[in-house]
Formats: sequence, C-alpha cells, structure tokens
Amino acid sequence: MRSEPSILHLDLDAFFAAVEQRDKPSLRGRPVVVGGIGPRGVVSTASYEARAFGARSAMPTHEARRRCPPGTAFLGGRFAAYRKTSAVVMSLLREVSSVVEQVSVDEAYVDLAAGEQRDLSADGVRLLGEELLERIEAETGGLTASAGIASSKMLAKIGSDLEKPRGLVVVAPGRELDVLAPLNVRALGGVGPATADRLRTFGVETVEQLRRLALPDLVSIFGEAHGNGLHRLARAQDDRPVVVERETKSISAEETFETDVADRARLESEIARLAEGVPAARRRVGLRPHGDGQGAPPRLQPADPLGHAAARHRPGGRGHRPGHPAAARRRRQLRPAADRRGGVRTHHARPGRAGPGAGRARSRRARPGVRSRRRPRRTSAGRHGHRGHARSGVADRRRRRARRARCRLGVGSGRGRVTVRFEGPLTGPGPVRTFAVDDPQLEPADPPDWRPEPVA
DNA sequence: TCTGGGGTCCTAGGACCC
DNA sequence: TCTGGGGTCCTAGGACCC
Repeated sequence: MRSEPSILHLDLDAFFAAVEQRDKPSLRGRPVVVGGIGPRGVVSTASYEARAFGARSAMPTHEARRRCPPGTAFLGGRFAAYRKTSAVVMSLLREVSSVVEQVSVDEAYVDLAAGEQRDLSADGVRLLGEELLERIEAETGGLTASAGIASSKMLAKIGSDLEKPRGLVVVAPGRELDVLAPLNVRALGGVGPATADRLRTFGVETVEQLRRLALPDLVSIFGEAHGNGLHRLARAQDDRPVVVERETKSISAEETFETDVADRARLESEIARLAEGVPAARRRVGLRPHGDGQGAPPRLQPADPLGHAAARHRPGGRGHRPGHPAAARRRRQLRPAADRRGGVRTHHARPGRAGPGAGRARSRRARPGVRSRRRPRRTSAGRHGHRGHARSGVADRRRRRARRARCRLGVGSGRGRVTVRFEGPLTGPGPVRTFAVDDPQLEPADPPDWRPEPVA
C-alpha cells in the first residue's frame, strides 16, 4: 500500500453495449444485450437499460430474454469494433503515464507515480481523473468510464466500481479500511461464489466480519495461500505493482456444442478440429513459435486406453485406493453419456527450455507442484496469493455433482503434449480414453534471435 | 437444454529419489 | 530389510477473473 493515491483503475461502463449504442443510434435508450445468442449463449454485457430488467453478464441469454421486454436488442458482438475503441482509450491512458497495465479490453491500471512529478494529493488526482474521463468521452464518441484512484490496485478497483456509471472515487490514504469494512466479501478480488458460500457458513458476509477471523482459522479453512490472501485483503494489504506487460502462459480453444454429443467418433473429430487451431493461436500470442512456423497439424492418438489415469483423479476419487473393488468398478463404468463442450489447451508450452525471453518467463512462473506442503510459502495478496480453493463442503460436492451431470468434456495439458480427457456421468460400460495431441512444434529449439511477438 | 470462451493461479496426491 | 522423512516432478481438479 502506497502513502499516496497513485494507482488509477479505469473501467469502461457496459462497454460492448455502449459501443453498439454509439454506432447504432436506434439502440440508444433501449435495452441492449451483447453475448452468445445461440441456445446456450451467455450474456457478456447488458446495457444499463437492460440491467434495469435484471439482465446481467454471465447470465444465460435465454434467461435475459425472459426478463427483458420486447424490443430488446440481442447482439452477437463486433469484437473488431470493441478492440478499436479500446485502443483509443488505452492510448489516452498512456498519455497520462508510461506505466499502464491493460487487464482486459475494457479495463486497465495506471501508475500515476511513474515518470514525471505530479500533484498526488487527493485533490490533485481527482482533477486528473476528472479530465481523463472527459477526454475519454470526447474521443470515443461519448463512451463513459469509471475510475478509482487509491493507494493500491485493490482499492482502486473497488473505487472504480462504487459509483458506476461515470463515477470517480478517490480513496484517500488512511480511509482504506473504512471503505472496505461495509462491503460484501465478494467485492474482494479472488472471493468468488465458493469462497463466499464457505465464509457464510461461518457467519461472515462483510469485509468487517472477515477481519475478525484469525489467520490460523482462515488458513485451516482455505489453505495456505488463499487463507493468507483473505487475511491480507480484509486489511487492505496489497502491494502489487502496476506491470506493463503480462506474459501469456497458456492458450486454449473450447466450444460448446449446440446439442450434447454422445457419439465418440464425432467427439474425437471435433477435438481434432479444435486442436488444429492451437499451434496457430500459440504463434499469434507469441508463445513458442519455432522455425518457419510450419508444421504438421496435431494428431490424436490413444494414450491410455484403459483410462486408469483419468479414473484415478476423478472428482470424488481423491484418496481412492487402486486396489479397492469400487475403484475397479468405477474404471469399468467410466464413459460419458454425452458431452456438451469440447476443448484443447496447451500451457507451460516450453517448460525447462532455454531461449530468448524464456529466462524471465521461467523465473516468474510458479512451477506447478514444486512446493513443499510443510514449508510455508511466502504468499501475498499480491501477484497471486489470494486465489485458491475451498475444500470439500456441501456446496462444493453439490457443484461437483452438477459438473458431472452436465457431461463436461474436460481438457488437460502436459509437457509438450496436449491431453484430452473425457468426463461424464459414471454410467454405462466402456473405458475413458485419454488422447495425446502430438504437436511437433513443441519440441525444436527456438532460433537464437527469436523474440515474442506483442500480444494483440 | 440454465450457466460461453478466454485465461490465471493454487493444491492434493502419486511416483520416484535420496 | 524396514521405515520414514523430505524433496522434486507431474497430473488432475478446482476457484476465480473478465
């Protein structure tokens, strides 16, 4: 936490919907919903008019249709237009400071303390923020944004959300805990539905109540990293720096089928199709290109025909003993009845390989699993200390059951391979099969002068 | 027919080694 | 030979974010 309010968080208001309303005057003043418009689509952004009827982002589109009146516009989205407008805003931010961390297409942090000396008093940064919001409005054709300015990223982000739309909140140093105390724990970054559910069982709903839980209790409930993170967040302890570039660590491709797919052959061909796009996507983000970038498309081949690995790690199978009769039965029974989603993911695409740009990447990467459970890790609510998981619990088990019932097709990854797992309800005969996608582009070394391409 | 698609990070636990 | 501690490497699973 800094001694001055020198971190600004900017968030564009109902961004996708606002771009649509700007470009199509007939939509102004009307409810607009942007997102997936298919039978299984979800809402990306609802305009404020649509929010008045209860439409929200992440809501299934059919639910938004049910809530909104006739005349509501449901749009699939024009991402090129959104990116173009976003670029205008980001360049305005870079005029304010050279240290701008773009978090997503409509959100960024700005370090006001970087570079030239400026007035970092509460009044000074308020004036700066006011001018910034005006410029954004003028240069984007009327789009509004909200900003929070505070002594940490956490408080800046919370501030930008407090008076949306077109809000500007400066959290004066020393006032952080007062701002935080009455908020619901969900306002804290890293507290999602699972953590909030779990906290509620301990009678904790607000940040103030969270602050009364002792650190050892939080750690025993949520584990080392998440427990420590919650303890710090509740006390407004956050010293994450604003960083200009973020390294891409994994790429994936995923699609939800319009209708559930129960046919194994069809499933395999869909996965193969998705997998073919992965090397190209990887090149696009500058992750692990090699040679001239040409290579054979990935192939699917059976890797573990009996599905032992998949069975061992099935949800609910933790602590499962391989010799147990129930385990053998479960192995025989594993077969998805239907899948609604397919996907392929690669990540940590070049573990342990040297190459220009790779040194920094490797040193920053927390290698999965390389971690002693006895030695307390230095955790912080900073870069990644406040994420984690909630163990077991009724809600947790309920969710796991729901996941199985949805027949999700899960996808994992490994060194130099993409593995595809099938998950489904434990019904019917037939083994689960794990497939490896051979990707020749993962192996060869980079040319010595290779540099990652900037992420678009 | 409730719940997309792109990511990040953390943790449990098995295999293996000393 | 047995037992166990401690560490590393890796996979799978889960929570969370926009």
